[in-house]
Amino acid sequence: MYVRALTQLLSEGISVVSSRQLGHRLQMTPAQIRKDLSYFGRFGKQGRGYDVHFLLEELRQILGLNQEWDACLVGVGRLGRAIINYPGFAPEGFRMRAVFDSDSRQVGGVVGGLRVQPMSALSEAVERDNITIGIVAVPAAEAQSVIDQLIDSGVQGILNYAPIAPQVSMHVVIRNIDPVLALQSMTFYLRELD
Amino acid sequence: MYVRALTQLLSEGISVVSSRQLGHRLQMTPAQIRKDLSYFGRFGKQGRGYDVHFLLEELRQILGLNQEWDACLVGVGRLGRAIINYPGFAPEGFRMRAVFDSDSRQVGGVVGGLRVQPMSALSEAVERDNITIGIVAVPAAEAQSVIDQLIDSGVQGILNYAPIAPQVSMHVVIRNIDPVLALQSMTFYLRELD
DNA sequence: TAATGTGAAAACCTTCACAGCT
DNA sequence: AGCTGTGAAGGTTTTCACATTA
Repeated sequence: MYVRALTQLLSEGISVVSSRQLGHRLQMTPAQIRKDLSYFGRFGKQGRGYDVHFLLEELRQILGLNQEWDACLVGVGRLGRAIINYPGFAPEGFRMRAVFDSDSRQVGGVVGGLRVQPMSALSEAVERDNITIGIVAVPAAEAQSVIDQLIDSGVQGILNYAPIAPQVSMHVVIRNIDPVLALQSMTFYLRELD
Repeated sequence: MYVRALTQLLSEGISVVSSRQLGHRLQMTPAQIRKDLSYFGRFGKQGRGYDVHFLLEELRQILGLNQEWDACLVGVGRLGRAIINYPGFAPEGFRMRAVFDSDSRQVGGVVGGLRVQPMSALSEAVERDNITIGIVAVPAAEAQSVIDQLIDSGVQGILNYAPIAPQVSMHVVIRNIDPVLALQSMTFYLRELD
């Protein structure tokens, strides 16, 4: 979120920002901003604030955003195709290197310039292409099994689009994209506004 | 997440669950489960656990998931069309009642059975169709303005797909769907595994 | 003057541990 | 015997407030 906000500030031509201003953008208190940043270093100048360009580069370095990350996708149904064709990943350094599907009718087809491979080719591809991130776009019923296969193949991070609560061991990093859950976690508060 | 897990348990024919078992599914401690649930009531039976069907219905009631929620969508580009055609919302009680676009070339077209309306029709439609939730699928540059218009029109919740850090007043509930942010919040931990 | 960085305080959240119920 | 519900303890996060520096 900091990287987002700082990138936007830079594009607006703002070169110095205080914790107060940055907090306003991110809906956070100035104290929270300063504590967060102080955990990683002393990036600010007293009386002045933070140099936007400098802080942005520091954070990008800390987060590992200055390198390329190789990902693969499992599931080339409607959702999977939308993800493959989404133009937002590449500019941020996330490259789709391979796509897989357990449906043999999909295997061999071409989606977004990549040939769809069978699940049996997963392990080899992960190793060969240095793939660290697996993206899951299969139906809920298959998702846990696919996640297990990805992890067995050596993937270290999972971006899961299936509407389930996946179980993964602690050393695997997982993030869920779940619009229905987002809506369901919202209605409680809407209800109370009646 | 509880609703998800309980629904799955029910479909597996499991009718009673302990905090230990539920915790295992959700990767949480038994104590956490019990504390969470105790905040809303006393749903369990000592020595036995929780009746899955009963607890599920109670939670659905508390969260407001036993009613229909009316939503509208702004932005019928590639992403917007994918959202409209996503079959996961309706079964959970979220109905897409109207769609809008600021591009006059899109207005009048039909997407997913709904006629695309101009932004000028937003306020009236929100009121007429009782729309409480606005879904934002426009480019980043337009997103904050669209969010503001939705809120001005009386929408109480926002599901935002644009890759920005939106600013909304406290009484509006907002959830962001942001796969790039999810990946960027993951790389820090992958980096450390080297 | 204006803002950071940071110990200390306050607030919040999670876990423990056990009385009490089935 | 088995498990809940819950005060109390323990731990973590956020906020305060101020010495310090540009």
